[in-house]
Amino acid sequence: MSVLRARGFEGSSLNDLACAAGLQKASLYHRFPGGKNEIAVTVIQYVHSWIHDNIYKVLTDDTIPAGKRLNKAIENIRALYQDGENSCIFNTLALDSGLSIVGDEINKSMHLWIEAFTAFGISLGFSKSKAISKACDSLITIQGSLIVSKGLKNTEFFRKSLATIKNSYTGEK
Amino acid sequence: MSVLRARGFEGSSLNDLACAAGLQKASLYHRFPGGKNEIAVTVIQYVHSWIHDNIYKVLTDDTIPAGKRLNKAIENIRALYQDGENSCIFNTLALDSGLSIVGDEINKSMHLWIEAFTAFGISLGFSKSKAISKACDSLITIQGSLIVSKGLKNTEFFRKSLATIKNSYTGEK
DNA sequence: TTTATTTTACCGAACGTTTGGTAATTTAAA
DNA sequence: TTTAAATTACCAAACGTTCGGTAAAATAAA
Repeated sequence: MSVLRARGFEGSSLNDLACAAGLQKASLYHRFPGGKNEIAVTVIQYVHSWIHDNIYKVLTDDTIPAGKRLNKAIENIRALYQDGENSCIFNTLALDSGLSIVGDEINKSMHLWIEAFTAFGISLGFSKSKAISKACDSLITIQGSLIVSKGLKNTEFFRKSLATIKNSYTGEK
Repeated sequence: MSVLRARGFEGSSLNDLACAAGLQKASLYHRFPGGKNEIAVTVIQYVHSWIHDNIYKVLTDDTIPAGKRLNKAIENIRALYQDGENSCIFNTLALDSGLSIVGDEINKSMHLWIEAFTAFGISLGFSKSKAISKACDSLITIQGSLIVSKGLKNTEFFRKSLATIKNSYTGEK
């Protein structure tokens, strides 16, 4: 996952992937007979499950007060992207050349993200359309700030965007 | 440029690039002796000049009323990204594998974008810090919405973000 | 409990293909 | 006739993938 996220699909050679796994590249075909494609699909399916466990479940767990839920989800997101140092794998795998392979999985994962924040917004009392809009904005802001953080080599943009998202739910006028 | 933007640096083969140029791949070395690297650098230097002509100059041209300037810049941005169908080349070339080659150019181009919108905000009467903040937000929103538009296969996100940017300058409370 | 069999995990070497890049040659322009 | 531009032909290296095979572990049979 770290290799694919940093280098993209075409930029990740099997040697890179094998090296990161501590194996020879031929050994990857034991667990992934489908080769590089299967590795990429597996990785972003893992991301989907990560979002389910660390964002969706957290934001919709009504045994915990809303503020704590949001804080927890935000901290998980911060950890996922290592405070803005990491790229988003949705992005690095979404080039036209690799999109046909993992496009559907990316679609599902983004939907799940939006679903999670929408449900949270509704539980806070926002209208459905307002909740959806805020949820989309959260995804857009994260993605955009990661790119700008990388381009300008300054993770402040990412960290600020986390604060903006939090504030959009807690500090509303 | 269209090839690199769509497929990224590693995903663009010299055959792809030559084909798009209507030449044999060896012919590319006549104009670009530095090979693929030089092509990539040239392309994003072109983007830098595009931003200078179509965003910076437009937004800072004080012979034209501010509202028209903003509309013109927004329309140029819409055209650049083909209403959200195109990826941003800052993004597709910014993978770790290609970053060392074009990282500096991307940095400069992003700065120019922010500089343009900051100058525009100041000319509208915003404080410098507020103007900078708005300028950064415009870049983040564009980048983020392009990714979400592609991931969810729906350009509405991009088009809506253009409206949001416009509104953040004209429709402020 | 020992022996035989199968399965799992992994590796080195090689496969055919594509890669970015070079040299020599032909075509077009000045 | 010289210079510029594009092409054909080619190369070493790297690519993703496959292959034959080994060592260790798990399972079944004796």
